[in-house]
Amino acid sequence: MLQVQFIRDHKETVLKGLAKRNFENAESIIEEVLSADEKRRATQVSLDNTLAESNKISKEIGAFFKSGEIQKASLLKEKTGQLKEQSKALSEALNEHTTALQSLLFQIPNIPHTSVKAGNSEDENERIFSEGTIPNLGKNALPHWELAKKYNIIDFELGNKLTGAGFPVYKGKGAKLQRALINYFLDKNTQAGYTEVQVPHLVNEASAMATGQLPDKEGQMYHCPEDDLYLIPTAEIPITNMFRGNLLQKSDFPITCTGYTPCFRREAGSYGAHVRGLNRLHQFDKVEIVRIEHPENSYNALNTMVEHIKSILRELKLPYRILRLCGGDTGFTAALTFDFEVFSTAQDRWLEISSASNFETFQANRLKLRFKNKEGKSELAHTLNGSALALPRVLAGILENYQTAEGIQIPEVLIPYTGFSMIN
RNA sequence: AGAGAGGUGGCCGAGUGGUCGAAGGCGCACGCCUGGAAAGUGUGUAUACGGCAACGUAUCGAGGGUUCGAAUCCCUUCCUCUCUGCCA
Repeated sequence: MLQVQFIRDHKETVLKGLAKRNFENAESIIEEVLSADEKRRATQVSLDNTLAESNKISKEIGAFFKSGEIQKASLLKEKTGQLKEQSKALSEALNEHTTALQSLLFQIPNIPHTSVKAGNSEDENERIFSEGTIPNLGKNALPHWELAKKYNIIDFELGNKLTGAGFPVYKGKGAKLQRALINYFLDKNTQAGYTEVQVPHLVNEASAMATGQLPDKEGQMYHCPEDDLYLIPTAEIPITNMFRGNLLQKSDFPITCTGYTPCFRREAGSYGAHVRGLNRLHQFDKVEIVRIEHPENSYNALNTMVEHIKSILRELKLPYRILRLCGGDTGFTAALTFDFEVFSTAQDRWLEISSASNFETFQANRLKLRFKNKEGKSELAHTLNGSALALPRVLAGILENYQTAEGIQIPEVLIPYTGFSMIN
């Protein structure tokens, strides 16, 4: 959530930023925000004055009671009745203006970083880096869902029976490979200095609000109404919320965490080949990295994350590229996002396997995650996160790119984790 | 699920109707002391909103109520802990 003060002081910047996202009616919603804010402040001033008056009289009444001047006290009492009604009306108005302002602010996405280009869709994302060689598999190359069946390592039908579409069952070497990937990623992340955490897979409403999944995006999460809890669509929610409401010291920076969790996404409304196999699931595994940073350092930190993710893909020897998302494709809460995509040779397409973002103060504002600055004032921290990495598409990439006539080779770095070097 | 206890500042913790934004401690900042440090010692130290500022207002889990006046009394609600039950 943007800070009102920021919108007030930097209206042009905000409008330009929203234009990059192709955010509709930016002009009018910003005007609404400003007018709601103005009303709110004006109401607050009158309310404050009324209450000040009333407080003053109360003190006088107290003094009269003490000195035994009961009559004077009762006279004043009458006066407070009026003030009370006034202040009640004013505080109701204040409440209305505050909620109105709040719900407007909830609709406004983060302002993109200056490096982000305007654009409407993923077609306008900028390719900024690519590495690795695309293997020559010949014409018998199979997509991963065929390979999964051929080697009996992932059973989609069985998942359908147990739960429904998008909940695969991993079997044998497939299951072991999943576990190997999780351990490998966690080891890489902890070696890079991230503290490993294990967090709940269900979160309350306050947590989902603070990282921006609520309000408005509740349709994307599974919800347990009995207890009013949400299944996490990403570990970003519990991990970032560990620091909700915290007031940090300068020496606490940087905070770096990594955690493995399953992720649950309802993801309604996508069909066809693009969602086949592992391409899009309702439940999948992901290892996440999260950083809480001083604002001055957050973009360095984002680069550090990007370099870290690169090093993992390099070790896995997967051909990948990095995109800087354009305004329209950048998530609601992010200021700058780099997507990592692995080339899935047999499908002849790129699969997103990681996304690293700087949210600047957008989440911190909702999280009330602050630190004491040099002047001793509290200031919002910056939050960042990225996947390192999301499993299913990495798995798809490995299965497809490492397929041979004899079976699927296991990338060298994973062999210590799997205990086998070939799926056949 | 049943019974009980409790939620107060960065943290711990006192506070049962006005003098309480709140004792005390810890932490933190600055100073003294010291060759330097530790210890000791002095001072300062909540947040938000409005205001150029003086200052005003609000906040003692949240929301209502009683009262001229509520951290304190009443109601509702959320959360945490302990015991009992159930269970990995």
